Amino acid sequence: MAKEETLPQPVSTMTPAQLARRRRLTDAVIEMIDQVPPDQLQMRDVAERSGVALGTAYRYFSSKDHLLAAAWADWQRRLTDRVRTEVSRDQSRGGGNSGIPPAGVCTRVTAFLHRELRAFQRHPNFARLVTHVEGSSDPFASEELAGVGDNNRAVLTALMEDVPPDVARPAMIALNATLASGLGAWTAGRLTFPDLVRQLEDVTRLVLGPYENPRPA
Amino acid sequence: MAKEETLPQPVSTMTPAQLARRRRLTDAVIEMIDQVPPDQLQMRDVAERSGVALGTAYRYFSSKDHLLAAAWADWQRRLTDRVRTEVSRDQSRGGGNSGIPPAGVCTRVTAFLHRELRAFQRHPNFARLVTHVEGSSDPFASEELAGVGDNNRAVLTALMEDVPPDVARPAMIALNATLASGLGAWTAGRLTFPDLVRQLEDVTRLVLGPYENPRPA
DNA sequence: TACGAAATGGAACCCGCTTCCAGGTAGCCT
DNA sequence: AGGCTACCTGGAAGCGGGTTCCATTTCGTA
Repeated sequence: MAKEETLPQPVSTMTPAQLARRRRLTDAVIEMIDQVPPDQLQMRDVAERSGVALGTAYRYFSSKDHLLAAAWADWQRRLTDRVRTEVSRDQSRGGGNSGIPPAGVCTRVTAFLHRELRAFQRHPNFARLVTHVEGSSDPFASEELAGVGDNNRAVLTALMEDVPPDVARPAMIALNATLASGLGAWTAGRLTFPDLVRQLEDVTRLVLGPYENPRPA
Repeated sequence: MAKEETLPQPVSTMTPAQLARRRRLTDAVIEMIDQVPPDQLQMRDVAERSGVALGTAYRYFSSKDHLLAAAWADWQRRLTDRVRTEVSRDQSRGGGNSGIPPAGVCTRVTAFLHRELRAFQRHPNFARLVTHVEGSSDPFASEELAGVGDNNRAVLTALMEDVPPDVARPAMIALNATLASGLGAWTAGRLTFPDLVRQLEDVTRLVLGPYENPRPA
């Protein structure tokens, strides 16, 4: 009798089959977005591709933006995790007793950003997706944004272990903002990719340069 | 006979009456946007309010986004210019021989940003307009963006006269990005206004702190 | 097996940007 | 002045795509 159909079912109360359906939707977006920019991606096509009925899609996501945001969050998390492990592997490779001193914060962060940038270069539509989602006013999309933000912050904080929090926090903010805004400018053609890379390097050096030497005794 | 109606007439080739019409359109947007967020603003209403026929509007602007971008650029320029003069007035007030030393770069820039932020706080829909325009893919909108970017850069460069360009340039980039991204987060409800202010202060101090003392001999 | 909830396929709704058209109007050249 | 041309107006479609609805089928469970 009660039909609180207002908001999408919370993820936690979903049956496995439903979670699978939900995931098929986000996966379809991730697959398709490489070919088609977010604003040209149509709900009809996503539904068809994922094998989920269009009407059903709207039981899982409040709007197209919500779906896009969820897909993006998923992709972004995977990317960040992958890059994080790569960077920390590179870290430990030279860190043992090989004589090579462990890289400084600045180098480490730059390496991290470079890898993320490479991913975006290979998949420009994901960069477009970032700006699209950030511009969305759907509250559910905002939630996803917040979640990814937390994740990113955690990763960067880990990379900046040697840096005092008073510096690390604003540094993170500045870097995230520069990245987001740079991706937007790049995809819109207001910035070349090399310039984007350079900007991030410069900003990184500016905010983290003084801490490059690990643990200055 | 020839009907190259593809792009809007360039501003430079317009008669005064046409420039007036064009301005009436952007002015109408500026007046209305305070009440209605950009995505709810309708071309029909803008046309009606400005007294320009809808079809004619499209002879001046390639799309809604283009019109929004132009209006935004106009507002932003006015704001920046106003704030710039205010700040430089405050500068000279204490700079003559009043015994008060001229404020350092960091303080100056912070003052500038505070004033801009205040304007956005009073007119949240203009903040939304910023993110909307930045997310637009209309190339004409991008042009406007680039123009405003140049303007902003010029103003900030002037404020940072004491800072070596190697620092000033990335500092500017970081600040602009932090501002843009912060405005987006604020209007989306992911950030409170005080937090937004704080973030900008922190980043400013981080990137310009070392240069706070004017001309360290 | 029977029942209710959820999914399906597809059509239909809706709304706002954009375009098109049939008159007017204003400048401009001769 | 007369007329030509380019531009403007008001309004009516065109159109695309997100969103919603519904009759029917499927699925999970008691």
